[in-house]
Amino acid sequence: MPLRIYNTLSRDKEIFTPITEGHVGMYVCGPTVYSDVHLGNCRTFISFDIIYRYLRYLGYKVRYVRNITDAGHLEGDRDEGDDKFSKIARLQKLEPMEIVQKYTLGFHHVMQLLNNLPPSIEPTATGHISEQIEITRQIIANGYAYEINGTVYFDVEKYNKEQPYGILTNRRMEDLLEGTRELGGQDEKRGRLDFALWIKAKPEHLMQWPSPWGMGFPGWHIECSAMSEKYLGKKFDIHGGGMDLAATHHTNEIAQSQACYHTSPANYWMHTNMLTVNGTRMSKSLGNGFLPEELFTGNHPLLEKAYAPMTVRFFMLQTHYRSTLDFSNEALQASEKGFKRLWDAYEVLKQFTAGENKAANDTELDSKVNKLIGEFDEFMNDDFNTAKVLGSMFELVPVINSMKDGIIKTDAIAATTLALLQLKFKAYLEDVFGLKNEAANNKTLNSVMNLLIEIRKEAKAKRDFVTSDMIRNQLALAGINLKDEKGGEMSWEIN
RNA sequence: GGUCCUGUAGCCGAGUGGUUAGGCAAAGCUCUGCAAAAGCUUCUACACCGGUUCGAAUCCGGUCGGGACCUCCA
Repeated sequence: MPLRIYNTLSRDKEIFTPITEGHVGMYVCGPTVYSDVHLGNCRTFISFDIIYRYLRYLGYKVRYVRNITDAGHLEGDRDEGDDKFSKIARLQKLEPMEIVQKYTLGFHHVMQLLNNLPPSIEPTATGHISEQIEITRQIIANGYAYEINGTVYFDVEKYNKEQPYGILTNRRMEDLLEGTRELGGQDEKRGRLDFALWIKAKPEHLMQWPSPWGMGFPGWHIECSAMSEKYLGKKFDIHGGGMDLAATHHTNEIAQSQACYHTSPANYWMHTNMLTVNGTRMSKSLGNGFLPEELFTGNHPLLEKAYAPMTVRFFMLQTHYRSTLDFSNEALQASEKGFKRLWDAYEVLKQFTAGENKAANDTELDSKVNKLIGEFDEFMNDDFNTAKVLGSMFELVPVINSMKDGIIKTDAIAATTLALLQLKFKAYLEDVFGLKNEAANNKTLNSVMNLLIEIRKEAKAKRDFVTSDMIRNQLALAGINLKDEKGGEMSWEIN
């Protein structure tokens, strides 16, 4: 079964065919770095990280471009006034680029904690001013934009006469106009839906650049058009972002590309759904956002405890990327335990070595295992259904654990099946899902634990349960869980 | 108002018309010096009302509830 991707443009799953065989160009709208990223932002980047990883797993060479917006993002819907960076910089008496630096570093740190791979290219808006000026100039030359008093607007109504402006989210022009306010006396743009490509800066404005239209700064949507074209070309494979970006930001990107290059920028538009709290979207403006830091430390009034980055990642994997995901303590605790169970089984699986017997002694079990393994790729090919893959993985957990305890012999399945099981678990858990074991792997601690285990084994052999229980109880107080395995072995883990 | 999404067992959540998804929680059993893990078993749900069909959680229509977008947001 080939890879199929849900395309927002067609509102249907489509077979994925890259423009250049073996290569994928993917552009994802990154964060605006004027404040800390919250968990909802992280969800989108985790979703696309897994998409990126899976495309690589399939053998594609992927150029993954994710921008940093560090200029030009306006407050509110008025195409005038400050951008967010200038506003916060003035408030905090900082250089705008200090704000940008601070939150860019913070963003990268969080991405690393969540084990997201860095994109191939991470371009910034301020680093591509001349490209944005050039594309704006070209749109004017093509007749789809006009300049008034140093500000350049995109002429939406003119564009819509030639091609449907609301094509991405299936909206008609009349409906869009209905939801917009009347132009007031202070407005200089011609149409209610027109948006700024370039904005004239006031003299006191902290971030401004020279342009053919005077000193100013770029509009929000133009950066993505300029940067995606520069690094991926006029037409590339996948353009992604959060669902909230579809109606305005991505709609405008399509219009800009069409107006400038006479082509829609991407073949597949992918949108990830929102993270909610008590059923309402987590957002910066509502102030109901959790910061990753608060989650990892448990320092938040709504959190009962701290949750590890991998718990959060696993939590998100259990839901399909196009479904809303509701954030709650119960759900996170369930994920924490589920992840541990799955990862423990994986650790066990890694220890197995195939027996002498190459053929399966239990053909029924062997075919069941093979079927479940085969489902991993099958489910991922169906629009990246990570939740279903995890379902299949969990069905394999009892098989693995039974092998460990000798309830099932390892040669019940063929040597090739066992090898495949080990290979696919590693490929999926580590490479595709990007999960990892967070327990400290400390050599000193390992030595000490081995010593304690030896002492406890001797005590148990002598039926000196006072000593053996003391070791286990004291370790428990120190946060270490010591477990007796079948056959007299012992294992331990940090809680 | 417009464009969409959505309503699934105690909780989370996947579901391509016919086969118990899965996780967490709960209960029982097995293993065990005792624990903890682990294994086995149990809990079989699809908002409501119609329709199509041999058969609907799934398709169609309606009703009610929830949410998103249309204004800065991943």
